[in-house]
Amino acid sequence: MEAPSSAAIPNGGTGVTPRGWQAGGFRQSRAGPPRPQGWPAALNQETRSSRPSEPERRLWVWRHRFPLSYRNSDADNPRPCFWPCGSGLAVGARCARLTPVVGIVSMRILIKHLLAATEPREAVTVKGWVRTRRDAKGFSFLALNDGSCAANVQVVVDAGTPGAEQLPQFTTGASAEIEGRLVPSPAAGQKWELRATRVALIGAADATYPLQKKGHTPEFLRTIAHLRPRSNLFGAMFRLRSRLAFAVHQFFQERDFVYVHTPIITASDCEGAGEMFRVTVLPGNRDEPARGDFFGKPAFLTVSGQLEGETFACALSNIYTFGPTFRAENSNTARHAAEFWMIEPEMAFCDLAGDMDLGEEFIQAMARYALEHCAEDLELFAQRVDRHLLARLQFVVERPFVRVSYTDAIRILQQSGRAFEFPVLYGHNLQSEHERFLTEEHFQSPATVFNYPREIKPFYMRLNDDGRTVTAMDVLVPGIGEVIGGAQREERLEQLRANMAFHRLNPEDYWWYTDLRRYGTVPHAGFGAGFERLLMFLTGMPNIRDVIPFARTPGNAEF
RNA sequence: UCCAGAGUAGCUCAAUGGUAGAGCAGCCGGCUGUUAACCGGCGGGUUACAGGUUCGAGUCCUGUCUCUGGAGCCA
Repeated sequence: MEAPSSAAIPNGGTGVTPRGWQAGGFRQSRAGPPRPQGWPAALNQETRSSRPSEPERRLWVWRHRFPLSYRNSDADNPRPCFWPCGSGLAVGARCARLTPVVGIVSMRILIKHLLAATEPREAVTVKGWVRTRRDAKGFSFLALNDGSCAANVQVVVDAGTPGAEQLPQFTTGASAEIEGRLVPSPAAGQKWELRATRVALIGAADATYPLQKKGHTPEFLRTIAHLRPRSNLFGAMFRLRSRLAFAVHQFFQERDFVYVHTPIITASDCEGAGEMFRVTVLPGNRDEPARGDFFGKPAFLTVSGQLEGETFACALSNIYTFGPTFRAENSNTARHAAEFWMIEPEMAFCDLAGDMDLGEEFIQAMARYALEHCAEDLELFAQRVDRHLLARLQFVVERPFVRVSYTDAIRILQQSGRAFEFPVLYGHNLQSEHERFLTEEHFQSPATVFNYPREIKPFYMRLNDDGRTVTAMDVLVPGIGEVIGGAQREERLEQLRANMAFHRLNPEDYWWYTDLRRYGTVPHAGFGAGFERLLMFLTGMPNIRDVIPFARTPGNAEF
């Protein structure tokens, strides 16, 4: 293993510049990825006499730029990787396309893989950030975390270990590299520990490092959003967010849904769904003159990809979108953000029942995925945030959702004998307290409410035969409220026009949307699911600002 | 935007209108296969900001800012 020194890095900070390599374009572009800590000995000019061959050089660059190309990890048949790139692949991972060319270099292993070991290991390297250090006579304990899992690895450093003279600087928050042997831990608390054979400080963290060993409030951690992923809870949060984003795609791809990238900039407020952010190149962001502006008309950030999604469903049958959505509402609650991610499936040849089926199946699948693939992180949320979390998720996975029409829901609320702050009236939206009563007390389960009065729902929802209600549906979950809102769309041209008139909309603004009904119209349905609300439900986190890496809310766009 | 609450050491919080304190973090020392280790010592403050009442304001009053909870809107 080469010590990670800048001198070993071609074109690196010390000015060692192997000119011959530059001519071949070896110097990475300014926009390229950051250089690794150490370069393979095979490519290090100080440790080899000949310059690397062009294939070697290209291989290295390629591997570094596309670390995902590591595949076929095979724990039973470990083949130490040639590339010490720190890209997150375990020792033993093997590239699908490339065979190691030269040499074997000790490579950094992620702590998650290290702790999953089934037998002791010699000569492993881990890199991470110090959570705590406990000094004993003649040796020290380090708790090291690299974010790959919730658990820390306990490192035992004897006083005589190379690098141990730097131990006083191994304070909470410092980054470090440890080489050592993985051995069974003689003490309770962990299965394995790492007996260090060499330790090196990478970056110190002085006394101003704001994260302590002790717990912090979520409110304080929001003020240091750049550091909070280093805390246990937020590390778990954002690992889980990543996995669930993958689960969303997997869910739809397995069901033959086509992923559609609907526009983020849109030229008209097609849905009337609240305040929009203006997009303009005009100075001062003036409201009026769209003439001379970039698009020649007022442009905004999207509040929904639904209408565009419908056009693709009416061509590719089943589609979904998954992307950022923006609302300029001055909403200041634990459930609202100005920028959030929404999942919007749309299905051709589908009615409201099929829509509800998909929505409920989706929620259940996400809960099941989290339970199966994020168990360690969920355990943390169960301990710290919501001790009923696991039971609730299990319940959601196993039990069918309750379905109730809006009319019946109103009746249930009126007959509950409960004194609500807001009266329960047919023709009004369900208030938060009403939704909470239904899911948390009456049904004690997620519930799908359908067939709402047409007055309180948008124009595109299909009018039922009763002439009073539309085929809308909301999936409500305990603690959060509405997670999914959807509908069967109005596919009848004349009825759609009538709906527009009913809602006082100008049909000319929706000419392309109406065209879908003019040419080969089909019944179709879909819904919008808030990704963050889903995450809140799956983790028990009560505030949307704590499930978004860098939340945007009124008055807050720091970071 | 509306209603309510809060703002004191780096963090979490105390302090009848009368000398601003503790735990953790930091520094120094001790002890220990330790498990947000433990024990002792030390340093640490424009009490959010601006006015006002008072002999005296962290505390009472007014305004501003920020945060939190609830509501509306919704996902």
